[in-house]
Amino acid sequence: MIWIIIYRQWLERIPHTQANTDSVIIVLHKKFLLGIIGLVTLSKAYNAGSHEDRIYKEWEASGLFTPKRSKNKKPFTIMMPPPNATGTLHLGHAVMLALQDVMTRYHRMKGDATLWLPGTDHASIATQNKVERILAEKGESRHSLGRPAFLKEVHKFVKESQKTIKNQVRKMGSSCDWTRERYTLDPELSTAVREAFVRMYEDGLIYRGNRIVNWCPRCSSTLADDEVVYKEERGNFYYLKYGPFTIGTSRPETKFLDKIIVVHPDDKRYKKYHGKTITVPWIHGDVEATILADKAADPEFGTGAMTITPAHDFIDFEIAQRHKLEVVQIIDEAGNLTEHAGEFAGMNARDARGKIITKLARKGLVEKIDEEYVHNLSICYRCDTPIEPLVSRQWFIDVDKKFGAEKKSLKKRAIEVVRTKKIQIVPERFDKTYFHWMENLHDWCISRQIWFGHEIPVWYCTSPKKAACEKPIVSRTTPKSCPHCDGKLKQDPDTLDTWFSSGTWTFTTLGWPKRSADLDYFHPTSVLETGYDILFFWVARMILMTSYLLDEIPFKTVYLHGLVRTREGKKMSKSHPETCIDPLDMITTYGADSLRLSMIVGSTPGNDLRLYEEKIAGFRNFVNKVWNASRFALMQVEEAGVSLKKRPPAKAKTLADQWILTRTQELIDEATRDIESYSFSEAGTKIYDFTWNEYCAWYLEISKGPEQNIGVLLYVLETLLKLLHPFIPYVTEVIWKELGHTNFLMAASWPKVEAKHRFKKEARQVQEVIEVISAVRSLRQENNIPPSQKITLHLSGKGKSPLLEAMREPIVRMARLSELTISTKAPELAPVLKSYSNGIEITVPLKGMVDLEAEITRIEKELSELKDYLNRLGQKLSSKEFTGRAPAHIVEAERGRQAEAQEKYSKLEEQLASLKKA
RNA sequence: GGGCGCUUAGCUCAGUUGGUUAGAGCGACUCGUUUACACCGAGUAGGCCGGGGGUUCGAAUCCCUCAGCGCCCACCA
Repeated sequence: MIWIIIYRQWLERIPHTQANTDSVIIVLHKKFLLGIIGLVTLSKAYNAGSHEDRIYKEWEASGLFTPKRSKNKKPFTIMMPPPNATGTLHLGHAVMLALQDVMTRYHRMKGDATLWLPGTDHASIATQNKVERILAEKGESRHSLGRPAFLKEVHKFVKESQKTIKNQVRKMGSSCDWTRERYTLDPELSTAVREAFVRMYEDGLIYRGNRIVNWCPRCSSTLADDEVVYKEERGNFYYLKYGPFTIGTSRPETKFLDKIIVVHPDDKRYKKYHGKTITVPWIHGDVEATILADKAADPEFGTGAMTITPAHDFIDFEIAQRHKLEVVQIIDEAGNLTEHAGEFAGMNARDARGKIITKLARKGLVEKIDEEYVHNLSICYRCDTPIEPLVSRQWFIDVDKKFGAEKKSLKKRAIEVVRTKKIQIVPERFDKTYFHWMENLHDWCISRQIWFGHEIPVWYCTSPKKAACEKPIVSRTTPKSCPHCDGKLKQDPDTLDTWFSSGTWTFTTLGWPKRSADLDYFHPTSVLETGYDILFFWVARMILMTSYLLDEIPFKTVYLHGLVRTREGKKMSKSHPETCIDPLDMITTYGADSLRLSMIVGSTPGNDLRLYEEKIAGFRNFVNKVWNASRFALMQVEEAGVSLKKRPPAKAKTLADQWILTRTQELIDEATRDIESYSFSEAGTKIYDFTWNEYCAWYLEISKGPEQNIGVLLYVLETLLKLLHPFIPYVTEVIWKELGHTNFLMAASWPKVEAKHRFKKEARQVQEVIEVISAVRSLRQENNIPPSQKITLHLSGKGKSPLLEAMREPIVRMARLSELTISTKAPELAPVLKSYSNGIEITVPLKGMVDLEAEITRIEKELSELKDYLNRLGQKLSSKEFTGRAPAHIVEAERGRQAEAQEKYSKLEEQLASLKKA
């Protein structure tokens, strides 16, 4: 019953239904039935949710994500920055996956042996912290469980997280090779990491030393320099009397044993004290203090004199090293004061500060307290706990030690590969940041007092009997007993910095240290795509590690994307969930394709990108547009009775065909070049514009006329699907199947420009006609002529008649005309509406339906704008400097513009005069 | 303190080596059911391209300078 009503309504909408011969009815029945079939198979709006998971499964099952190594193909490799195996996918991941998938799919279609290797990172501190927090909720801690049981908990947690993350990576449509998936703690990678450590130790690049390190009392671990972040803090600054000196400090609790006063060698005030020893009253009684001259003291700061605490300050530690001074620990690993603090021993150092000051004040040693002192407090980037610098025995990588045939340090090599452009950073300006960081790099502390991670392959003899037993045993395999005395061994309890293992990610994932076929073929990798925030953490470390272990670069190009921000420009942070957009929610609502496009179009490398729901919705609309354009094309195919299996060739029959074919070639050319130069946003925008405006708004509309060309229609559509596929893989793949293909679009080859489809002159001509139709539409709207009212139109222009005649049908239809006359000269009619475009005069006879006043105002405005333009052009062209110095083609082009504007101006003037008469 | 970036339409942003009267999406306004799409179509308004100076025949684009915003690094004993 419903169908009959729909059928009736539909029948009424068809023009000429009054022709009720049987044959017409039969044709109409057929059309209606085809329509229903169309509705059943292809819904009116694209529903991403009902296709994406199925398509992904098909891709994955097809094996197309796995590249085949071949001598005839170029390898293209991207190693996915492994997401931490701790949480869920966030927008940062989504950006990276979108960009990497664009590159991967593009290169795969281009015919390269394309490998995108996925994986997860164990992220030692981050993961351990997370599990500790979960345990704390149950009243447990890692210490209450003990190391083996705790690690078991962590591994259980990681397994679950990995499952989640991996499914979310799939949701984004990532075409990565799951058969090669890796985890930084895989047994193979652990072996590789061990190998790396041993080699570097044997070559003297890794050493163990007592050095001052950043210590997080909460994590009970060291932190690398760049794992420390700073927070501005307002606190007290104390001026303390120290014999004849006044010294300033913000941390009196470290000063118990201070007995070295440092002054600048050139500071005249203190010259007389250099090298002298004096007795000064101090916290626990008198102290013998020595005055030392060192440039580290700034005469301008405070009183110009300072005491030093080598064990708890980086600068002080360096001074102590220079002058071979004693280093005594005042604060322990828990952040508490040691026995040197006397009655304060055992107290938390920071908590004791007030009490210590009280004692000093009682002794009359506090000169004054500045309460408005603002300084940067260093805190742990993982848990925000204030850092205690302290001296401890750790493992380091020596970045200055020269090695290899070239006798160059790690630092030097890492700088060179970027300076000589062996590694290209996109955008280039990050070179500078990189150099600055690298040049100031200190030895890298790689040991962490964390349980979860790669264990350090070092053992110590527990009961040393000979001198040789004191030496640590560094070994690829686990030794059974001390090689010197046969005594029992204990493994170093520490683990390696997470970045030590991820620094080897590009090659350990390919089988290193084995010389695997994969390693030979896919390394160095092509592109490393990641956020600029981990340029130092990770990118720099990879360059260091690879240059030593492989004597190679890890990748040829580094593409850095920005941070995802809210519409207001704020960081999306987990602590403010209301500012966060969950990528999975967006995928559910708008589809992965829309989310991907919203992160690629309008974003440029190295710059942050603001994301908000309306933006994603906008791209969902585009995805739907592509869907409907395809539906329309399919309807045309069916109506034309063409079989998809035996489709006609893309051969131009009309000017419009020639135009769209030419424009398609131009698009292929430009989009390809944009992708090659990492301008993904540009490429995406161009394809988007072409699809929506040129293909849908003009070519498809023209195709609704009698002169359809199914061959061209399909060729352009399929070319667009290919160009769009790296950006919006799902919808394009679904449509590809609907177009009767049995293979996958993801395996189709990237379009190439074909000379036979280029018709430059004709393309330009059609462009003129398009502009004429637009001009007519403008005239109509401005004069409130409704679309339902068809109008009479005259078009005239020298030499334009053949073109206009050739396109008469689309002009009549798309400008909604009742009659069109074409001539070389405009008819003498008044009053009329007029417009000009590309030397074509557009005349609409008035039939008393136009607001003359409004039209006069409009023309006057246009004339005045035109006059300004002509003045500027005139000035330019009359200037000898311009005509003499500018390239000839530029001058020519300007002359052409002048002539055209001049003609338009005089025609409009005539028109104005005639309107005023009427 | 050192370095980097941003400032373009009401909002979010493009603008590749200097060369049409500076573009897009969203939003606003006016029209509108025509063989796909209202997640649509047609049209309109809206910009001293942060300020000033310079180089050049020509600057949103290159140089200098100032201002506002943001980021990174170093760090004040």
